[in-house]
Amino acid sequence: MFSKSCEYGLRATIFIAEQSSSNQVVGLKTIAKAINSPEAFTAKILQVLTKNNIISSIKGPHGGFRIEESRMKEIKLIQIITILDGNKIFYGCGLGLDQCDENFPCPLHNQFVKVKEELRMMFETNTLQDILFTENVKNMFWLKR
Amino acid sequence: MFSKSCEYGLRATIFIAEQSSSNQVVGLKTIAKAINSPEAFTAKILQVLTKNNIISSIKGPHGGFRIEESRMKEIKLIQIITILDGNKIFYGCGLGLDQCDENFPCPLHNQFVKVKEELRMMFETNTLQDILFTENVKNMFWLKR
DNA sequence: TAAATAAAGGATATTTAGATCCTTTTATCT
DNA sequence: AGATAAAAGGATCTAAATATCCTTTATTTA
Ligand code: FES
Ligand code: FES
Repeated sequence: MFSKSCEYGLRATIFIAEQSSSNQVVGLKTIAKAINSPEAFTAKILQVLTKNNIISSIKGPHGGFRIEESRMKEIKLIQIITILDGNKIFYGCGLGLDQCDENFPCPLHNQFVKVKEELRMMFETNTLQDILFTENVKNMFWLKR
Repeated sequence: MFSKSCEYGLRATIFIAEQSSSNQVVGLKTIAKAINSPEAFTAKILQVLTKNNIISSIKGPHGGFRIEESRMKEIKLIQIITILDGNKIFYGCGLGLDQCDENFPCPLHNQFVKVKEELRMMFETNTLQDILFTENVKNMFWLKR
């Protein structure tokens, strides 16, 4: 469904959000351990998310990554997906035709449109805030304490 | 959504089905042109589909590929997808957790399960027969005649 | 039986995604 | 100011997906 970059990006962002909600700045090493991802690769993804203003980074001792409390309810998951994977999954033809075109639809177009739209809405409606309020956020993380 | 292999495989199979429905055996070159795919790569995919008994191949002059009339209503699109891409897209965790587990769900599990199931049903219910009966099968193919 | 045709199969090449390593920059603390 | 910590950035490296090429096998037709 999504690329590894996108999976890591989503998991990392949710983890940073979770830590930020208790005012914790969290470092790369901790993040990579928590979401079970390769450290250096995760660093690259976090750089992209930082440049795209999803998370903010702090250099130097006690530095790390965080998300402003005020951003939590603004950031939708679809933004992260679009940044890391583009929007082919939401708007591209499922059978790989160059254009997903209402006027030149593939045999499955109508069915594809329906499920792709449902998928899109799912990420359009969920903000980081929403995710943090779900029961099972913590299921995602490997937190050895 | 799907790999290139899978996209080509689906398009090729539908094209072969369409041609077979008028008793035409169709060759690799024609297929690749019709579905706008690289010829040699398409050959590999057709080999796999042949071995998996989705299509049948005929060697030698006037050879090519075809699908038995009787198979048309038996073959579901999900079979082709599963052969070429596996079933990760239907059963894997959308956030990339190792297990998509009811007892250890990610925050989006319930929403993911719903749309993944809808997607699965879409390919589970559509047979080649069904696709051939749709209005816009021919939209898919580059048929210069 | 020989020539021609078309898929099967094997080997190799290219591109992209995924991952790692090392140096540089920025900030903090002593 | 110097030492240390952490992210940023650049350069590779590896593996997988995508794609091509060439030889072999099966079949048909002349
Ligand atoms: S044209 Fe294929 S999904 Fe729209
Ligand atoms: S656990 Fe993530 S989709 Fe089921």
